[in-house]
Amino acid sequence: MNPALPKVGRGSLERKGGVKLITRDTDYALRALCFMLGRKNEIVNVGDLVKELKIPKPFLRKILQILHKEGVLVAYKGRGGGFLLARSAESISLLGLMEIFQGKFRLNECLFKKVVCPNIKRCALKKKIDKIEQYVLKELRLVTIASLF
Amino acid sequence: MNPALPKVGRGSLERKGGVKLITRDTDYALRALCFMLGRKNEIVNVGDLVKELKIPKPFLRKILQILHKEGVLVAYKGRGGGFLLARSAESISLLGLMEIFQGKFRLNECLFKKVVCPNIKRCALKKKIDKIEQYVLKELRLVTIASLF
DNA sequence: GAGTAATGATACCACATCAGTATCATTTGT
DNA sequence: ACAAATGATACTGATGTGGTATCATTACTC
Repeated sequence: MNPALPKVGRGSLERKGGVKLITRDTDYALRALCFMLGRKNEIVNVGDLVKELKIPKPFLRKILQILHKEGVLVAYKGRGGGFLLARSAESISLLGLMEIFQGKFRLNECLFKKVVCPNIKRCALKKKIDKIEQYVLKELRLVTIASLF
Repeated sequence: MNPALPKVGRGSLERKGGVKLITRDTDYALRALCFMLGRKNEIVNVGDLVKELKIPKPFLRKILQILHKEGVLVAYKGRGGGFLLARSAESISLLGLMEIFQGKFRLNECLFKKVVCPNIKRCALKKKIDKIEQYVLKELRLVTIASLF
């Protein structure tokens, strides 16, 4: 019954990507929108944005199309077309973009959905996580493209 | 040049998983460790934990092996063997577990690594995100298995 | 009306992560 | 010798990430 002691030299060579909150499409969207805010009331097309932001063109196109479908941008087709902000700069937040590109926020969805959480301690945990979540949501809502301009 | 207005009925049917912070292995690890804390100084084996926590046995086994390699648990092989906490309950935090199972924390790694971030506004963004990150890190470090017991 | 320059709509792809499963090897108490 | 535990490793299916590639449609210009 001698304990098998943990190896001391455990370099933790983990090749994980790491915990991240913001994906590239959200990030690109935020930057594109900030740029468009700078060109207020001027139609901007994908080519302009690509020159400025150095984002792969087809990817950025897809992102802008989604922003259009979600009502963040107005789109003009045809020659001389492009995009315009559809809403006020104050109403476009990082949180909103994350919800569009990454889905709803649920930092700690309780893993016992139906089984009824059997562990009292876990609910203490849930309260702590919920508190963190509330803070993060509040702060991310405050990061609007207006606040970054 | 008539604007192609965004469709009004955009139900946003997104089938994304959503933004989450804690993966299952981290969560399972936390629960297993809390349970073992309750059985202080008593060797606990995977079978016991599975009965109590209803986690798939091979998966839980893998998780405990990792916790052992990372120095969180001491392992006893052979008949009557099992695991014991290797460190104080105060030193085992949710943040530590997340780093083991999910990798390092970097909520907003600047996406312009080498290109030199061309956008002043983005750095304003980075400051805001960093502030959030600091708060989250602090809170997650405070969630120890001792604090949940 | 033809050409062209823009977006709209889809489909596809390589790769990584997530959530496990499956096997075989090793150790140890009886 | 046997049984009961962990150790090590490899594999799998589903999903998400970060794009690329095509074809269709619209609209300005000549």
